[in-house]
Amino acid sequence: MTGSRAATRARIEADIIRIGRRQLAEVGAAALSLREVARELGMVSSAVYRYVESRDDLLTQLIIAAYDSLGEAAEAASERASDAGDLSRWVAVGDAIRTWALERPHEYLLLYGTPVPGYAAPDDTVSPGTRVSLALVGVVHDAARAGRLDDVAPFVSPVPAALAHDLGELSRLIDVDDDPARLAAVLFGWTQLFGHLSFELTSQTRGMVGDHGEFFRHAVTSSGRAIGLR
Amino acid sequence: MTGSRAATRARIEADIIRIGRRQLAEVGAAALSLREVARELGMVSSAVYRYVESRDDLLTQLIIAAYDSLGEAAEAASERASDAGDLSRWVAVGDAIRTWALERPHEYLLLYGTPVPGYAAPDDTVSPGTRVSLALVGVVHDAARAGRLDDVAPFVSPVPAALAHDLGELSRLIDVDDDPARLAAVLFGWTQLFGHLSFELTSQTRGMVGDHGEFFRHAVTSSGRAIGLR
DNA sequence: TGTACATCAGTGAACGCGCGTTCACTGATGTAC
DNA sequence: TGTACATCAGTGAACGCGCGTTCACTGATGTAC
Repeated sequence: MTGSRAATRARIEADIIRIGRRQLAEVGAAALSLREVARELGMVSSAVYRYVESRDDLLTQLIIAAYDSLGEAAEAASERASDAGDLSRWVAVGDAIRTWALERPHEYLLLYGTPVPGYAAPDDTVSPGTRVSLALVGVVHDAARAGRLDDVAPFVSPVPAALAHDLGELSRLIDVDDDPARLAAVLFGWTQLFGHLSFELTSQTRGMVGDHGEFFRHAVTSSGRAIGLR
Repeated sequence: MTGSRAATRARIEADIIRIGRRQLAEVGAAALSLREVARELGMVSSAVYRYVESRDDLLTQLIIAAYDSLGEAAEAASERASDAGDLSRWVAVGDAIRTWALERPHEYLLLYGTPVPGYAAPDDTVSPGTRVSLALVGVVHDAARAGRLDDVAPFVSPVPAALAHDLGELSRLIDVDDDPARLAAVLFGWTQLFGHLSFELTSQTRGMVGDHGEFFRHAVTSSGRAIGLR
């Protein structure tokens, strides 16, 4: 009476992810426990092995789910702000990332923090991870295609030759502008954004910064300006 | 015949820190184990309680030791480069921080990564943590006092009023220049530096950046220029 | 200089905990004819 | 539509692991007189 076997299975699989995320939120990735998942599912511990291959398998699924959720949040913000100026749009995406992170710090740290001891992320994990970055870069891409970019800030020049060469990958994503200084500025903005978040989430800035939202927004605005967004 | 009681005790206390750091290096903070420390010490597990109050106590000592070691490395680099230009000196300190981090990634992540589950860092931990930051800021401080600062890059302006107000703490450290834009630029450089390192250590940049050293050095150079160092 | 006592270092056994994973099993749900 | 068989979901017991921490103890090192 609980529906067809396939439907029940799908429901339970979704439940497991949901419970896993809740556990992540409460105790963090290192303390994620299959036995606890089973308990919350109302099953005996061995039963969850019908749904999940191992603890590492569950972690992988959770990482993918988290990347997707974050990527979606970023993309949605980008779309919502597609009529605003490029700089506001850049900030909007950054803000969405921050909001997502603050709502689930442990999930953020699962993606961008210390690797979980004894766990090696498989390759399935890489492609969902690029979604956020693509959302950010997409803003620059659109601005470049529309010819709305100001000059890149002079302080990133000159870009050392070896580095300029390395920027090829990113150049394919932005697609229009392949000025190495611009590419470097985008990369800097990107690392700075996540650097800020990691600092905020691990309280490194305690005592130094009062209003983290204001600080973050200003940092992202500044990096956007340096890139040449307006 | 192993020396006076006090000397033996001092030696074993130092051994414990040394073993703890090695364990950190090999398995990370989450897997740090008092029983394993005892084993390597050639003692029975309960014996280490003569030297250490608890696992958390050992973690705290290790954190303090790591902060001190990192702070020392940064200060030494700053001193070594005190005759170079301000910008080179800034980069030298950044490079020293990176070198330290790459040599002991787990220790770096203990300080700047995901908080260890179930462990709350006590206050003894805060003051040694500021040493690195002071070394970095000191470079700007010296340049400011000597009147060798260029204009701060325009892209950080205008600084929102609420944020400008928050920067008071940092202003006391830099001491000479209290232009909010400059303070913001320093703060950005600081978070960007650690953001880069965290990305590098957790392999977030894989595929995107080839030569991380080059990338890092350019990023730090750029942030230094933005601050107005030359 | 020698003795009596106090402090300290290290032992060994134990408590209680939670974990991931395997395995043989029962009973229910689905499928083929 | 009914029956025979195969698949699947969940059970319960068990294995083996390592952990932090406590406690009563023995024997060695230091201290006071």
